Amino acid sequence: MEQIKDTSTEAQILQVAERLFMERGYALTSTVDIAKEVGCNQALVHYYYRSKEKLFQKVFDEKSKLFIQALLSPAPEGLTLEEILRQRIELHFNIIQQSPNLPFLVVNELLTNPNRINILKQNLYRISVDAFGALQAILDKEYAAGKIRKVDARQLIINVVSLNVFTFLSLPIASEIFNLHNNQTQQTYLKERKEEIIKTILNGIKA
Amino acid sequence: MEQIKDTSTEAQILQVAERLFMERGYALTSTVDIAKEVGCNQALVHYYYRSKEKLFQKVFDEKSKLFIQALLSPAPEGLTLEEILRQRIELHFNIIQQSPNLPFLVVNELLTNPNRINILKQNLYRISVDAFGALQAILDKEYAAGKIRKVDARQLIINVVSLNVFTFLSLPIASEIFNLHNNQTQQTYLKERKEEIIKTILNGIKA
DNA sequence: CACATATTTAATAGCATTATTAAATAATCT
DNA sequence: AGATTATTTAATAATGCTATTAAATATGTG
Repeated sequence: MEQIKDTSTEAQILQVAERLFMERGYALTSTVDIAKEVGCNQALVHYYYRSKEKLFQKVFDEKSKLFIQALLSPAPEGLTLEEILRQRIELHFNIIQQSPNLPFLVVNELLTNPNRINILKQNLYRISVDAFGALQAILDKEYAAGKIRKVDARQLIINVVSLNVFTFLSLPIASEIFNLHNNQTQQTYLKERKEEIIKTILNGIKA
Repeated sequence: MEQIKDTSTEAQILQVAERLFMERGYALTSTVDIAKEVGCNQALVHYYYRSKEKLFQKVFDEKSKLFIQALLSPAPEGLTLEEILRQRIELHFNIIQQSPNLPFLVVNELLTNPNRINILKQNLYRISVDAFGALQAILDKEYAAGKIRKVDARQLIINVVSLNVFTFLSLPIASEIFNLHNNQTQQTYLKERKEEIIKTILNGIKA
């Protein structure tokens, strides 16, 4: 169980691979490209990770875990539904913002290689059952108290993911249409978008 | 200006290319694959469409027009805001349902080749200005009448597109998690989803 | 140091892909 | 039919990719 330094070639390959896979997807990233950016021989990529496919799966697995945890990690106690949702939406939004290409990658790879679903499925399944159940209990209680309409936890979560993810999927297009070419205007846009998503979700479940 | 028959090799190539590009994206579709499915020589693909890139652009241009029109075609007169939205959401949802891989294609190609944005941009820009303006006018009037909260037309449209598109982007995953393996359960899921989206959007803009 | 192990490189096999060319065949027209 | 144009094919050049191998270099260990 050695501590692998960030500067080791092995780690560098993984880092570069991560970045390139995220930027261009699987098919358009070659092991030659990866080696070139790392500054090592192309055979090294295979020496450490055996095949391009295995290397990709490692990246994809880690990234999809991150993505899912952001969404379904256990909710903190003692908060109102509104507080929970507001906090959860914001957290999820922010984590996607830190890896804005991740939704592209997931979508891209689900298209080109449907087998990748299995990785996602495994990572998702463990967490999802509990998470859905916990949220549904809260929603049912609020509904019984007449505070919200009848809401299915699964639908609600899909709504949140939809709105958050699509913000970044559509960002390149939005940048063109709404002229978000400098960093400042783009940040403003994202902040507005986040607020709008929270409003829409919270309002959307009202009685 | 000849009428090209559907059965001509030229048209067949385009049709097969359309399907394969939609299913697998640009990188994973080869001109050899296309020719093989059509049942012709691979050189013919180039004879008619010069290069794989030109062929793809033709497909992408047509498809993205379809996608945008579904969303921003002129709104019918004499309806309440709620009726307009309900109708528009449903139309958009249904059109995506008819080409469920289209969102994949768009997202996929935006990732792997950012230049493709230019095609989208051109097709989008013409329609979008008018469409946003018209919707915003209606929203402002309803807000003035105290019927809804202050709503930005652009944000509202993005919300609709997000929820609709993501339903199909996430369908492969949803199928796994929610066990939608036969056609019947999947149809039911999509119908529920559509209703949920309408509820969320309509509720989401309430005062 | 001497030996073993880990890392790295150069070379290359094997395959798939895009695109071009020249030649063959089919269709059209006078 | 004979000439002209359109369609189609086979062959292949040029390129790039993954993966493997054997050899070279570096690193660690007794």
